[in-house]
Amino acid sequence: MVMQNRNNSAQRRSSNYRLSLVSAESNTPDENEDLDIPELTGSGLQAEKSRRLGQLDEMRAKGVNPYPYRFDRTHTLAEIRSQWGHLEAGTETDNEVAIAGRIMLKREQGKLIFGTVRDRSSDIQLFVSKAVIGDEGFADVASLDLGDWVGVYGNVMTTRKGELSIKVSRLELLSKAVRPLPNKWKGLTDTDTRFRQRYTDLIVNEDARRAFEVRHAVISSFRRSLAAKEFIEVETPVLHVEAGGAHARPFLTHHNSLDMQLYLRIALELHLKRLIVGGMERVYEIGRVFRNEGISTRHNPEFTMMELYQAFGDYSEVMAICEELIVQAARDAIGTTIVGIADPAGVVHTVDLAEPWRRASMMELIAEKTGVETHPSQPVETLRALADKLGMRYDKRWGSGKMIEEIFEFTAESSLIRPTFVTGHPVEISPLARADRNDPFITERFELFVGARELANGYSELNDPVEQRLRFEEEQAAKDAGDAERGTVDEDYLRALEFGLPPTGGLGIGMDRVAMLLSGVSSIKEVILFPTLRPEAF
RNA sequence: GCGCCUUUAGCUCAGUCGGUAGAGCAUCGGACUUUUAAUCCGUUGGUCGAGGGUUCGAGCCCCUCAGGGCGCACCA
Repeated sequence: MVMQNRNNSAQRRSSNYRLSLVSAESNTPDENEDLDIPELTGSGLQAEKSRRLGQLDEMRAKGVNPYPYRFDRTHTLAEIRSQWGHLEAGTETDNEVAIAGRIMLKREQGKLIFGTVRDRSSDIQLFVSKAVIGDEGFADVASLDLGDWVGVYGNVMTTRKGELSIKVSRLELLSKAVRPLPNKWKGLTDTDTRFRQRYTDLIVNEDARRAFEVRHAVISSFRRSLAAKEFIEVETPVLHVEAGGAHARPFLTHHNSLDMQLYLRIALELHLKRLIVGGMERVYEIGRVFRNEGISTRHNPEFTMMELYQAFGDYSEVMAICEELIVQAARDAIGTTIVGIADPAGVVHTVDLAEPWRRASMMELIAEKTGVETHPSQPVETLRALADKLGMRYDKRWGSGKMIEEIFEFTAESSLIRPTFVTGHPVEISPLARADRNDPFITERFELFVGARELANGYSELNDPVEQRLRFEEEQAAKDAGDAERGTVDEDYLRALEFGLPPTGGLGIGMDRVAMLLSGVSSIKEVILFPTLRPEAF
């Protein structure tokens, strides 16, 4: 492992240094071997940390707390910019402000120091003159390191070249960065370090910050849109006795006092539909779900799903809601509905999400690609023959419905770049969806594909308890036959259906993937603050 | 799980034919009162992810292991 082995001894020495400051005598005997006296001279990371820690000691010796408890700012940096952003070059004002942020750049120039401070909203230049701040204050500013948090008092001004600045009258260290920042030009590019040390990534990489701003804007947009449609946000259990609502391998955990196994949820569906039975009519949940499967640019073991259920609606109604939610989220998060979408070859296509989205059935799409008409009513042998012709591998346990889905994925999925609602999912692969009113072999179901990725899934909900039991039993049979991802018979859910689920449309949207789409990133790790990684060995 | 790529200073990266490591940023010292990734001069710092092997000699070649990336598999 790169980081940990390289840093092992340095980090051990570092923590020892801190220990020795606090209570050197607390070292236990068998730690003593490692706890030799730290090097306070020399170079490299350890020397740099020692130097900075030494500054803190000097401050304490002068009676200054290097970690003060609070700082009351008068303005954020964006507020400064909006209020004084139009000052002409060479203007000095009497406006005294107090701002706070992190030192990102520093330019020393004789008896002047220019610095760049950044807060969450923006950044601004500090103009530090020895004549204004005094010799001691000037020396304190000179000793600041990139990465230090500071509170600054001063007057708003512009320089001769027009740069909006704070003419610093007093500066207070709010927290010391004992560890140096990455390269100020290139930032941090090593993906391993970026994801493990997301804090460092966020400090230095503007793109990283932006992706999470987009993510937040998407989620808050969804909440606003759904509130406007009178949906109620609910929270249902993460710990499930049965992991239902999707085909996926679950994580297993254990509750001690109940002494029972529990699963982390793989979907929100079954609990939310119980609430529709209860009469809540329009509910949604934005929550983490967990699937014990591979990690890729499109998959993280824990991810965020939004599911909504609307009584008295069907799949076409939630399809419209799906489109509306995502288009509005684009407007709210990035201010435009025009996005670049990369295809699997990496070619970026410019797409206006506001244009109506295509709707096409799996069978239509297969026919477009192969010229062969398929249907789940066909004997499985017919579909196997097609798969053989296509050079596609398949499992002998798959029925005609599963074969059609697999053929669709093999032939057509990768070409679905523009938003496309794929419909016509066979009953076999849709145990919770209602059969199509015109074709008993398929369901009233859709999946949304954008950029060859599945973003959403919805259907007219199966509400006939008798048929639902039969579907569950088929799932259970497949699971018993060795297919670990298939479902079980959820008796409590069936009981709920027996009280009557009204006609209902349901929708699930992968929020991470929507955030990916709108922030223009190609890996799900870019929109998950702390993606799942193997543990780092310290 | 499989394949390919990758791991060199705190960060970003070079490193030729195998001859025991270089640069930029950061650090430290010096100059500079309007800089803008400031500039200029000087300075410190790494044993090359880990372990093993081949060789007179390995950052470089071979093997094993580990982390990461991409692809495949998996993943309605």
